[in-house]
Amino acid sequence: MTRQEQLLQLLQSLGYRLTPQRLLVLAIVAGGDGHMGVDEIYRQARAAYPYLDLATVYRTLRLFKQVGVVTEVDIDNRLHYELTAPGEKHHHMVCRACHRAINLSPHYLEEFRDTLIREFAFEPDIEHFTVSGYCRYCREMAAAVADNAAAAAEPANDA
Amino acid sequence: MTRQEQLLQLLQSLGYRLTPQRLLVLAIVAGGDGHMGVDEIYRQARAAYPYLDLATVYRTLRLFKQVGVVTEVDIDNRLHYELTAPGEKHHHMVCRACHRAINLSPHYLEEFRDTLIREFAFEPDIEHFTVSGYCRYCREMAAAVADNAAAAAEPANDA
DNA sequence: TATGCAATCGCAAACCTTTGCAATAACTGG
DNA sequence: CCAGTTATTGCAAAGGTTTGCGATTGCATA
Repeated sequence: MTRQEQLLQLLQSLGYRLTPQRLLVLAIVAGGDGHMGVDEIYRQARAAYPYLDLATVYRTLRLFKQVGVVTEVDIDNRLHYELTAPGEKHHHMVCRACHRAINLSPHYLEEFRDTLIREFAFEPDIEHFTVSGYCRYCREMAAAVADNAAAAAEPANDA
Repeated sequence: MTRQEQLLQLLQSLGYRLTPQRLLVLAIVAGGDGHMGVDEIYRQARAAYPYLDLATVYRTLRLFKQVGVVTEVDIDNRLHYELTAPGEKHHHMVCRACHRAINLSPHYLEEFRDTLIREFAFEPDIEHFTVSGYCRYCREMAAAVADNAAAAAEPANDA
């Protein structure tokens, strides 16, 4: 049984219906490499099934996310989705400059999570999580542009 | 000199113009208690100055945020703003159930931040930061409801 | 296989937010 | 105090995303 079939069974076992639209969207997200924008998913889906509506794509992806089939990533104010790899969950660091998304192991958030629960009885909902910031490469580029004017910048020594 | 006047001078010193619209929006945010939704800010502003446009409110708030005058909080997919207290910066925990926002000291994020920089050379941009989750009270309420089995089933929300 | 109900769909309109553009107004320097 | 420069405004339209609703469809039952 393929992974897609597994996921479809999961949906069905939760009482959701298996519609052609859902099969299609799942196949496309599964076939894509990494995060796909909604527009790209929609375009590919429409090529195969022209009657499909954008709203259905959004609803389907929201359902998939809720069930844990896909992971939602907000990149530059646009939603992107990728298939959730079982047992390989990860968070994302998204660069504000180049918009690249870098994976981040859940390990790095567990401590933070535990602290919030312990100290505030607040249970953070971080099945998935995105941090914005500036990645290594964009920072290096910016630093090169700024040149050594201010000095004091400690040069990174690892590759 | 009042705090508002200080902030206006800050804007001016950065080369921004002091327009009646900006004064008005600042006064309203400063006068509000805690986070205010854009719609509420707009409504109050309009009462005083009916020609004001919503786009101007958005632009003004974005500017204020960029300059550090206000803090932006995303509550249930709507933007909210509060005056940034100098030297009292804090993050927010927003409850998915009751939508209350609880303050969180920056201290709790510093370690996380340091780790990302050290291990990934990724500089997280967390001047302000929001975690979603479930607050103490909503968790207790949910627990109480669960205890009473499904006796008094009162659906609060759904997808 | 036929039937019925609820989940899901497509469509259109709404939602909140951002943007392009010409007109206006705040600041500068004379 | 006036005119020039440029930031900022109001307006309208677009952006991506969500929602209401009647029509359709999947699925369970018989």
